[in-house]
Amino acid sequence: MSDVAEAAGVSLSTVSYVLSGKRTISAPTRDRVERAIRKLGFSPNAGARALASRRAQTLGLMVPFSPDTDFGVVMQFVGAAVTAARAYDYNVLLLTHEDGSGMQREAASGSIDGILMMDVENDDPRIPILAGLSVPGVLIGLPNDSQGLSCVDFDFMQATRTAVNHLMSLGRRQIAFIGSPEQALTRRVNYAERARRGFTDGAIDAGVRHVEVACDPELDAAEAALADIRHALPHLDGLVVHNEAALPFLHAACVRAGISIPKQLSIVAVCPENIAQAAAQPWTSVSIPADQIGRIAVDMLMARIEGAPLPEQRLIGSPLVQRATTAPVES
Amino acid sequence: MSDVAEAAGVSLSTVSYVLSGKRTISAPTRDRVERAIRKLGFSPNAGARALASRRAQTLGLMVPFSPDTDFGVVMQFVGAAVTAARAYDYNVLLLTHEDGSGMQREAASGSIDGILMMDVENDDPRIPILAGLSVPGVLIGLPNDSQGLSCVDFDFMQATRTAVNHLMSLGRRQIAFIGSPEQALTRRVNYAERARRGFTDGAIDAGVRHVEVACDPELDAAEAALADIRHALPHLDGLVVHNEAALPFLHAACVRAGISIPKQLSIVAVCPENIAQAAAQPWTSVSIPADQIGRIAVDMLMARIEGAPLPEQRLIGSPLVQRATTAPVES
DNA sequence: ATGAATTGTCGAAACGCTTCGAGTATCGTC
DNA sequence: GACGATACTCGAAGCGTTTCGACAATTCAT
Repeated sequence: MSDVAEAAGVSLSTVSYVLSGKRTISAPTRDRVERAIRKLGFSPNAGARALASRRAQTLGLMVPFSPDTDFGVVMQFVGAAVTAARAYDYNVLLLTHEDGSGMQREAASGSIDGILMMDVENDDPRIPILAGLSVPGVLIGLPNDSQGLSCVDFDFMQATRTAVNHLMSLGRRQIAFIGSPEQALTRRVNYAERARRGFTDGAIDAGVRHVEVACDPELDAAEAALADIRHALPHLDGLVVHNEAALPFLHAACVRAGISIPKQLSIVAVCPENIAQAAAQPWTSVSIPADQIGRIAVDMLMARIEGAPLPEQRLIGSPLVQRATTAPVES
Repeated sequence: MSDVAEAAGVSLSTVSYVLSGKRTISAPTRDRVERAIRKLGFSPNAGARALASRRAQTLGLMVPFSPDTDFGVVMQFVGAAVTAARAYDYNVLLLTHEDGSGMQREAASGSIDGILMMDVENDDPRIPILAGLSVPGVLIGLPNDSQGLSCVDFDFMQATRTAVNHLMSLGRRQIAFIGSPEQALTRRVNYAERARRGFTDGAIDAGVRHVEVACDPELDAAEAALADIRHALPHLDGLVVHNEAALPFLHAACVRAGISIPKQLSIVAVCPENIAQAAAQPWTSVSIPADQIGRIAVDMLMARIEGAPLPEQRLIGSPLVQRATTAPVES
């Protein structure tokens, strides 16, 4: 940097101010400095900058590694977060130690200025740890108690409610909800629960007959679920499915039961967009806007890093996209 | 750190040497220092350390984001790499800018001490950039010209050859290879090509009739491929499939053609382990040992960071695991 | 017992940047 | 033409480590 200063005929601090823009620099001076920077191929040393400014310009990102994770969605979040962070001139450091020791160490050593935590569970043990850290944190997910941390999540309730409204507008009047498998239900109740609530409330408001069941991702389970539902609702004509793993099996079960989709039975899926699109019969769906959520999470984190005193909490909705699995009732 | 020094009654440098172990410190002194560190909850500042030592203790990791990526496998690599890096006391920074500007910037600023590049293509434009950087790089993949960079990759040739040998040992004598879809072939030829070579060489060495075809991940394509093969080999009894996306369709095609697996036709898949296991009829397979490859990649990178002058090149083999899709010929 | 080698500790000089207070022009205003 | 503002720029004091040379205290071989 002193080479740059010399080449431009200015002092070290002037170069620094050109770089950071924290004080006004006259156009000609700035010009000379920038020219010198380019000419010498100068690039500021991150360590020195972190030391002097007490900012690492780096965000920590805790990514989930449990086997029941949908890594496609996770990677969407990750990509969005990295891109958003770059817009603030921040880097992203991978944090994986599920016990939280990683984030404690990195926060204490000043390697990171804030933490993004994905895949937050209902009573996630990492939350109190994150809340007690010296750096701010943002949760992707909506736990019982966010302990003063900002949160973003997909608005599952809005999603299923939108799905119900769509079915209503198509003239469907006996609808069912197929939710997450048990494992997810126990691990992060409110996630699945909010989806179920959206469905139930929507159906009640619409005044139609409805029923809810769970379903494991197997053909047998799908057939059993379908049978249960048709027993309760003999004229079943609409389905909202919030269970991406079971989706192909449900489709197969319907085909084998001789149910025509979308004519006889219209189905709305709540699932990642790529899954909805990739199916042989693409699903009408409400999909998780992972990139938007990732971007907002970074925005929230940056706000707190830059001093925002209060945590925010946002639920991100998503529009329904009609594809091949829903159609109006034929009269 | 000076607080620690004072509390332990030693100098700053002594504390530093206790931390780094770069000079011998007597047991009692080390003990006092360590006690003081714990008591004060001291944790060294990463920025200052990076500045003074010219080591960021951080690895850059370029992860692929193209839509045809198998993120499950990618995440396995990532997890393995992060764990391996931690064993060296290194962190992992996410690099995503496909154009390479990210790695150039981070390398120049000293934020990272080395780079791990995943999903390397045959003539990857990022290779010359990486090779020209001031920090070492390791490729996961085997390009045409590695330009002095270390490489690790899965030994596709060994994999398909092992598959052939397995089929031979079961008494199979008319075997076929179903390879990657066209898109992958054009993008990173040698990857798919090596798999094909392993099959062909194995079959020739065994002196059996064999044939190779490509296959898109669709039911129609699978049925067509199967028909082609049976036309060429009327007594087809063994199949090696290196095309995870087409796997379920091939299975369906066989079932619909009335071919019994594994009795009439035995199939070995070369695919990620979770896919092989998750199938209704679990595939006998040779699977990519992603975590081992990730670990080795980090080992290689660390070797070069610590001064190893020559690049290495390693292909990692993997054992065949017999599951439900292969069985001996019945006499 | 004596010089050489070894062991354990210290002091001080970097490392390359940020930032604060202060200084010098330049400007508009009455 | 003097006065306070305003616009730029500079010097210097950190930021919290690492690391090198020096020094004192032991240990070892002779």
